[in-house]
Amino acid sequence: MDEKYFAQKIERKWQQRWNETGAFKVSKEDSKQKFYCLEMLPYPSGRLHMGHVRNYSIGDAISWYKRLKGFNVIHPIGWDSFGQPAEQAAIKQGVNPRDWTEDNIDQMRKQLQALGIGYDWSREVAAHRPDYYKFDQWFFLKMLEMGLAYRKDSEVNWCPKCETTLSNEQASGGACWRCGFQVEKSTRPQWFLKITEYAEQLLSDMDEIEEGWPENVLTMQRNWIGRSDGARVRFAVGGSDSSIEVFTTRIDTIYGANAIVVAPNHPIVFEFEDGLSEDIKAKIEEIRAEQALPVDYGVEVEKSGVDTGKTAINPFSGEELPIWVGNYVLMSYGTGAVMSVPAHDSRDHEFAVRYGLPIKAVVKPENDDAELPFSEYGVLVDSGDFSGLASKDAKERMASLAESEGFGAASTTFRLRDWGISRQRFWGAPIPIVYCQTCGEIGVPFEDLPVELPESAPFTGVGESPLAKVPEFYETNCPRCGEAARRETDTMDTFVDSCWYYFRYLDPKNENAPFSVDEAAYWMPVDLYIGGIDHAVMHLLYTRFWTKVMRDIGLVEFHEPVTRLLTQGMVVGESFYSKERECYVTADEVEISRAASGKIEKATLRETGGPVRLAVEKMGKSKLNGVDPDDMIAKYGSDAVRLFVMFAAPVENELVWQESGIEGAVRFLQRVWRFVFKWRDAVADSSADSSVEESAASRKLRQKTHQTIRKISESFENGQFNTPVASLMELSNAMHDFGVEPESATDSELFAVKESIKSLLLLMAPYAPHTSEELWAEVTGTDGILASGARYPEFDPEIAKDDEIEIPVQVNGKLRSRIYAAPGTDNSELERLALADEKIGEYTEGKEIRVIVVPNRLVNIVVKG
RNA sequence: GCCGGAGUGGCGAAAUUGGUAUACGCACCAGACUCAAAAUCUGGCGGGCUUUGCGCCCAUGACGGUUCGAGUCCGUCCUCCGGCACCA
Repeated sequence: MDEKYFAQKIERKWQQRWNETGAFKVSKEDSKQKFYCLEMLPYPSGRLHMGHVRNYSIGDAISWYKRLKGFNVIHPIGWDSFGQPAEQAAIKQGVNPRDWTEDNIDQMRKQLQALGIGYDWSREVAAHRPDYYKFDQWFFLKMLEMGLAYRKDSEVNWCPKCETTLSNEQASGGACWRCGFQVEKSTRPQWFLKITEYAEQLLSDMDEIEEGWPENVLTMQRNWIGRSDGARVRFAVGGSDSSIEVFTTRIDTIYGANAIVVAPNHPIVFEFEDGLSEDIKAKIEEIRAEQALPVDYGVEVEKSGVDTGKTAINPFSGEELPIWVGNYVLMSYGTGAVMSVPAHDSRDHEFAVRYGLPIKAVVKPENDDAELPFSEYGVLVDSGDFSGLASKDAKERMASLAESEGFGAASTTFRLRDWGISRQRFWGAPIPIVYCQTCGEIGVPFEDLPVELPESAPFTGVGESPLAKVPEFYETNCPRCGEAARRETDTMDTFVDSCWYYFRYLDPKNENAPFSVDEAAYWMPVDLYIGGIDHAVMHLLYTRFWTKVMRDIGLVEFHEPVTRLLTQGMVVGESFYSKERECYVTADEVEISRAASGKIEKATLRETGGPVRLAVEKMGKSKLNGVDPDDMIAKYGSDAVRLFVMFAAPVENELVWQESGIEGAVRFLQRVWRFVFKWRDAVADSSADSSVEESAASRKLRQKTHQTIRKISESFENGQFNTPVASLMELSNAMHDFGVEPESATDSELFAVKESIKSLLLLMAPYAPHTSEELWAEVTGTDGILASGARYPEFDPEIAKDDEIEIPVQVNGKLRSRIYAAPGTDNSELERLALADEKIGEYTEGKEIRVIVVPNRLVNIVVKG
């Protein structure tokens, strides 16, 4: 073999070999402990980006580690291949979405293979293939049976110009993303999944995953589910049999209510409407229109409303309260009606001030008056029989009074809404429903699945779903009565596909069920899931929901699908903005001058010297700061790219791509390469074992080797993947500083070198598998690490032990000297050594002292006076 | 506004979970090798003082506190990042 490190050559060689031998193929083996390492499946855009590289490098490193530790590691990949971009490509370029998607998958698969990620490719799945989405439909029908899928009228964003529905993102700011036209909300029947039925479980089961999931993700989910405990209270409408129910978390403030405020679409408003004056009706319409606009985030809307002239009776005080329609009350939360308590709620306060409504304080802080609105707990005043009670007690008593009197009860409300899955799109799993004139909505029988997408459809980008323009698709017969009927032409949200894909990996060819119960029982739950924080709520909440449904169907026995979640930070790039040209420029066009310290003093444009602003931003075409993984692999090799990505930052941090950093990774690999080749022959000829007498050099090297093994194992178990690289570099440096030449090495030295090399290669394999495999083959004369069945090295605590450790000696907490002692030296001896120290003597002489000794750690001498 | 998280050299970051702050890498400086460059190797690299004694002082966003001892724990504040946002 060539003694020069040529990454691309060995990488291709090992990728080919892994592929031929099926190195990463696994199957269920009950005798072996399993480890499921999962990365979020990519959308097949056609190009891998650095974020993917980071994601998969992390996953592969952990897979390698666990595999070398003897686990049966499953490490699969697939494609989230339904979704908008394919349909856009069809509209713009006239290509078939299927062909476009398959081509992209082929390209990206090649890229992943060039990175050398160890996937079990035999388990690959893709959402757009009928054998996969058949089971999206299967699950939908199951949920229909269970009453978890239902159809109701719901609002969608609608662009009247493009005649199409838009997602919230596409309608951001109230304008169509394509034509800029004002977006409307229109109502149409859509399919929903009852995730709200599982709200309480989704919340309480978080206890099970608390240890393994990042705090911020759990918090985000908790907020999203938004449990809020309060009470419902019914207010009778004056001069009518009707009533209005409000939800409140502060029933204790009810004596301070000055009005009932309802959403403009509240049923009571429609009941009143005929009797209302034109002015009032017009104002209500205005509020309806305002609420129908997509929410413009970050803009605070001024509260407004109108008095309907009707009144309601406060069941506690008997007071008559005006009924208002308010723009700040939403029909979609709680009961769509609130009791307005301006003294104790900031929104009600704002509303009352604007319209001059009375403000009556009924809760006071323990001592002192508070400024209104005062929304904390306190003691009730002016609240009838409840005056004098603390808020907490009052809440309980008032709720139970309401219940016994029949006008209310304690109640819990969630913010979580049911999941609308209907999309007026082509490139998604068809919703398996048939609409029959006589029988109504009928689920397609299981045996008729999949409901396949047609080969193609008119992709115009306007009007309804393209499927609604394909009669061969929608014209069908009712599965029940056989009469002519029409198929549902909406497809499912792509988030459905990603809810259960990692169960399908376990049994990807199964035609009769989404997956085998046995396979899932062995492999699940996922031991480690790695992906972007952007999926903290949507995907990760949906998939938790799906798992609970699967449990209720009887497919699995656990509640939570993912034991540990790792959210990786973004990969960002340095961008250069020229003020003169008013555009981004490439790094090559920029001249950076540094001060002696290395600090950047100024950045200027090469040709004109004009100033350039440096920024670290998300990579993007327009910013000219994107980095193409293929280019990097071609230039430095995949091992170097992966090593750098792992080393540059802790996984959850943002990672700034810097080419000089990757050069450091290459340098390290080359250093290892050179060292191994320098010693290869000497080491290969030696048969020395550890029993021979050690020299000082070999003792030191063995110690470092074993310490490194210990340290890296600990880091991996703690979920730290950047510091092991530093440890590898330290070991490599120690090898480099060994100070003995192969020609003159003794047996013990050869043994120590061989041990250090073999350990280093195994420890390095998770980061730079190709190089490790190649060098392992060179040193051991085998076919590489995987083929030789090598295991992760074990450390020997005896060898790793320091002969002598440095123990700092402090005086009053300040470092003054150091002493040296064997580890485990007892406290009195350490104290004696410290006090005998010359420098310490200067501080302690003739003083009253107290000595604190921390074994193996330090000695602190407290000198009084 | 509410809820989270984070502030350590010129930069990315370490710190055995309360025990020698700045490991490892990048950048930078100096030297060796070289006709030269690259590569490689050697040394230096938080700031200040310095009688050059590896000696002292100051440094982990700021100010307090607890402790023999605080980057780490507690309190107050400042800054930045992320999420949610009229949620009753």
